[in-house]
Amino acid sequence: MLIELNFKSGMPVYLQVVDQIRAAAASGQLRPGDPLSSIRPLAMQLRVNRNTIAKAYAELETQGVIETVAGKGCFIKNSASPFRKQVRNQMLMVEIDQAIVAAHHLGVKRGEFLGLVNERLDAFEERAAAAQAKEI
Amino acid sequence: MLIELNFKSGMPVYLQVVDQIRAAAASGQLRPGDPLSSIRPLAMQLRVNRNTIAKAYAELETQGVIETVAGKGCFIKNSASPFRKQVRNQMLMVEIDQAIVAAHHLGVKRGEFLGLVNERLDAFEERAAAAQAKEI
Amino acid sequence: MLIELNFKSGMPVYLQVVDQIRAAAASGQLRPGDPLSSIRPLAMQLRVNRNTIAKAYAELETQGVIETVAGKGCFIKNSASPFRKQVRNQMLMVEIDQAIVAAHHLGVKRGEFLGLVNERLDAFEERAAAAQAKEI
Amino acid sequence: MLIELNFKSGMPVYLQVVDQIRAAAASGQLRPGDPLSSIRPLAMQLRVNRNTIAKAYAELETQGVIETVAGKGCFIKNSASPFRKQVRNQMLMVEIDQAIVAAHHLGVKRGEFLGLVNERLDAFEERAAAAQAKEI
DNA sequence: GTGGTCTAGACCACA
DNA sequence: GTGGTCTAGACCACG
Repeated sequence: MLIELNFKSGMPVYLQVVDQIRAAAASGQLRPGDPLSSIRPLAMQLRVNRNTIAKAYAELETQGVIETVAGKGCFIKNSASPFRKQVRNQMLMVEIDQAIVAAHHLGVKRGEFLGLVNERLDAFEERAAAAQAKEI
Repeated sequence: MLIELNFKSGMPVYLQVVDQIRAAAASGQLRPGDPLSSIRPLAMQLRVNRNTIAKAYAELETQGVIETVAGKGCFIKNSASPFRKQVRNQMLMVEIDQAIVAAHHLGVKRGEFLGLVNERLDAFEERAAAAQAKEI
Repeated sequence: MLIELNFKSGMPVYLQVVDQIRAAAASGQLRPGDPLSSIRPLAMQLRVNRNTIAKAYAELETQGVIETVAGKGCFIKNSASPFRKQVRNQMLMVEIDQAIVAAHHLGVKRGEFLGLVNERLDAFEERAAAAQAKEI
Repeated sequence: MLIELNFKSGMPVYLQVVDQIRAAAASGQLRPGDPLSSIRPLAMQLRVNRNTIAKAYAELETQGVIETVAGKGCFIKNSASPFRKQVRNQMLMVEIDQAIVAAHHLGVKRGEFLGLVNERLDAFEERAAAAQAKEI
């Protein structure tokens, strides 16, 4: 489970964690029964206070996305309704549009923008691979 | 200029205003010289405090999106980003990364993601062209 | 860090704070990484509202002079102006013009003015060197 | 009498006018009995509301710097104490130091800075000459 | 403890 | 009427 935070967006960190885990669960990226990283290692990895992760997990539990078993950890619950492809794309398009608007304001043209997107995809995949290697 | 607020998202209200006006300016829905709603009426309409809108407009001014003239009002500026290319790309990468992370958690693969990006670029350019056509 | 306010000058208090901290950072009196006084104590010491200092610090952050970490504090940044050369010169010209206008009204001629500018540059560089020496 | 305004400094425009006229009077640039520009032309020249100039002149009168003769205009009063050279230079140094600090933050080096100063002096002298030509 | 956001309301500068 | 500044005080996010 790879989570990335943006400390400057104004969006609370714990909500960013909630959103990303919920999205992963809803899209089938995480399946019912899958264990989540425990609080302390995740907090260390994200360089965030433990309370922040605890709050995110608490929020996810009240939302019914995960379930915590004392002494064992947190697990994905049976998700009622994974997103349909159309819904997923709509959520994604919101994010993409924001990047496009920023590019326009910064005077970045389509070609340069697409170059940057590919560059960031490469960087992301590298990070993801590194994270997975560490887990194994 | 229609603005919609989501008071439950955790995203600061003033940033929601900033984003929506930036998007409108980027797409050509608002054009250089166009006046923005005045602070007080907009605050009343959105049922937020006057200072919240003032903060949003101040932020837009420092970003170089609008120009405010005390006693007269706020106007869309000729967009020319005052930042260096390096800084510009850094700002943009933050936005792009957010979209990539969302794609990852939604289980959208690289190819599909790039397809969506191109689709949204097309849509954006179409909206911008339509707005320009209206001007003529 | 000693800050002095003049409540009668008509210059906004938050801008006075900005100027004085900028000057301290520029002269080396405050060095990259140095923490600034926290908002609340500084506000109490200067007998102004907390929001006034917060606004000053926010302005300093957008100018790239300091960096604020929520929950930890504000710190002097490695100064690297994020602006384009053209914009930079424009900002600087405003400051220079103010000095020139003052010289004009005080009846100071070009030669004498340039002499003073060089004198102040020497003095500034000396202060900066002294501050750096202290560091070692 | 050449006056230059900075609409972005945060300092009230009418106070900028007051300061510049007071400096000119105190330095001997304007002598007792000299007439000031009347309100309307000055307001037009500075692209400012007439009320703003009227307020500046009123302030100058209460400060005892000028005297208004109904139907005739405003004139410099006998100034009690023109600034001594040392005092004058001190006032000027404050302005110069501000420009130097700004240059430092913007990463402008001494040579480039001095070049800009000379450039602005040229520009100023040109404006001053043009203004004088118009008056004649 | 830190900084950030928002509200409510006052006063100022300017057109 | 416009936007700008400041105050006072509340609550939130985070360490």
